[in-house]
Amino acid sequence: MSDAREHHLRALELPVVEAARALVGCTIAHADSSGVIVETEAYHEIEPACHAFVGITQRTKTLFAPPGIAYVYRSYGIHALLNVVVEREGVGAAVLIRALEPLTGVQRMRERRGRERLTDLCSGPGKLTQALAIGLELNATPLLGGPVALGPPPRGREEPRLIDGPRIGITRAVELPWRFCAAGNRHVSRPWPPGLLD
DNA sequence: CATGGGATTGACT
DNA sequence: GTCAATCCCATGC
Repeated sequence: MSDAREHHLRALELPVVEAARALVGCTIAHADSSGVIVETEAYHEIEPACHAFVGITQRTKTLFAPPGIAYVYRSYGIHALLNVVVEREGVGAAVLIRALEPLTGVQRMRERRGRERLTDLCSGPGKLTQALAIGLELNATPLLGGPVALGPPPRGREEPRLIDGPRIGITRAVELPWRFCAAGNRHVSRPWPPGLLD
């Protein structure tokens, strides 16, 4: 069977872990810059690492929105982190975008980041929001037809092979292998040592 | 109303 | 390797 809809649209209809896998390779664009998603993590209300675990509050209500909404929140009082809300309205689930491979508007990213090296621009969830000028004001905005644009993989780009592993920086539900990286990509937040890949 | 704890990063030893 | 910055929000008194 086939599905003519674009890859990112199908990803938004999947359960959160599958969505996290499917979103690797898709693109995110904002403020004249864009990049290819190379690292994601899945979060779901059934597990305590997810903000939605506590239920609907002022902070978490965005997580319970319909698929395709941006959940942007402040981390460590400093950084804005971008998530893609998925699963049906009323279910708290989202995919954290942890790293991008810079695609367009790279010079603007350099200016916003104050760094030159390509691998310093979007290789972390706080870095990529700074590079793309994504702030808390974009929380709850749509990722289709909104200011932040989720798009399909660039034409002709090979589908990435995925590496999974435990999520980064959490203290609860650490056993779930819900982090997904494009294998061998140098723009992930924590590059693996040489030789670890086959 | 006070408190504690981060889905991180960058600077420093 | 260690560690501070910094602020929003959930929780508890």
